[in-house]
Amino acid sequence: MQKTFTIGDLARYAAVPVETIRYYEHERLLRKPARTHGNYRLYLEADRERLSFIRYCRSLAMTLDEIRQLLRLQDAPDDTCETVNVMLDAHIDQVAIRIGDLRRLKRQLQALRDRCGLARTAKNCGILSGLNAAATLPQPSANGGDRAASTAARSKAGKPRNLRWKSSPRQVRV
Amino acid sequence: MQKTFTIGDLARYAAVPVETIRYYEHERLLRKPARTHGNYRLYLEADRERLSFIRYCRSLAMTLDEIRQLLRLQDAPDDTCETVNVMLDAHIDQVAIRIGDLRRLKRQLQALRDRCGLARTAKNCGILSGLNAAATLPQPSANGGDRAASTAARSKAGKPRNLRWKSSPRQVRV
DNA sequence: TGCACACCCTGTAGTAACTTCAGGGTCAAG
DNA sequence: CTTGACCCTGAAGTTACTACAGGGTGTGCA
Repeated sequence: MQKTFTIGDLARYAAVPVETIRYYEHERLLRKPARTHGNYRLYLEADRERLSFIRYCRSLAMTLDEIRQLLRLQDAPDDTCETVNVMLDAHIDQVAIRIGDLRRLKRQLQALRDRCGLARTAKNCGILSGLNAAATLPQPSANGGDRAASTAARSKAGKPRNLRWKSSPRQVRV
Repeated sequence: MQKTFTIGDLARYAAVPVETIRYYEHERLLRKPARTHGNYRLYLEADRERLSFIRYCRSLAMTLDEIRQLLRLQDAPDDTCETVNVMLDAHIDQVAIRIGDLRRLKRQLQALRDRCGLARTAKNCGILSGLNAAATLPQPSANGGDRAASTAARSKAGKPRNLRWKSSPRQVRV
């Protein structure tokens, strides 16, 4: 007699809301489970393992698409695993780039922070005036749009780095 | 005679789509401008400056809420600027935390990558088996939910770090 | 004057990875 | 039977945009 789990069991096991599990089912990361007579989902050990896998990959900041690929490979053990290598390499590169972005950002923020000494009001605020000064430095021409040879400050003002991991394709990628 | 700008002028100046400008107006970061007879938006130099400010703050990965606060302060020059300090400090802390997260993540990914030597198929894939092994290590009890003294691996499997910057309040914050 | 093209408008919907809400059903214990 | 915990589906919201649909405006040229 195989052990079964309700969605609540699974959720507690993986420390996620039940909604997330339903979401993963909707997104086809998890299979549609059997149901009880009362229409409750009935999960097996394999489902539990699969959810753990997904959560761990999420903890590695992989997108659901990436995880889908990995799951597909797991379900096809005789396929080549070159895909995994390529994906992981790209992933590692992205993390490295992002680390660099954040370091530069931190330095910028710290420089800005250091401008605020004894000021008490907004009109004397070194940070606000610093933000204003930086915002006005890059005066691109009205016919802008060409990214060539832009200053770093202008580049930043015009293209905020997307700090959300693996943003949607519409978001600006660095 | 003051110089005026269309939305397209502003968009070119700030190197953003016109949609983003309309979005900022909708989000009350930019004021509703006057209109032409043909219902075109008519912007002034001050609007242009405000947009630059917003974009620069975005480049510093500030949320729109944070930027709203700063803009409110700018519009009230006699208010205290302590808010700015506090906000920037918190922001810097967040960036530092995120850098740490990403460095740990990179190490993890690299360790995982190093497992893949000569394997050619998914069933022999060091990475996949590594992911599986890690996913099954943290076996929390079915009555989980308590975060106390969790292992690092379990913590990661159960609470993926949100790598989106300043995620929505619903997303898990580290 | 008419046409073509670039630009403008509003409203709607989509993106990623969730999360919340509404409204209702099921299950088990007292 | 009641109560409370848990389950269900579908829809909508979060953040910061971005794209699309369908229509209007402005300008230059033939």
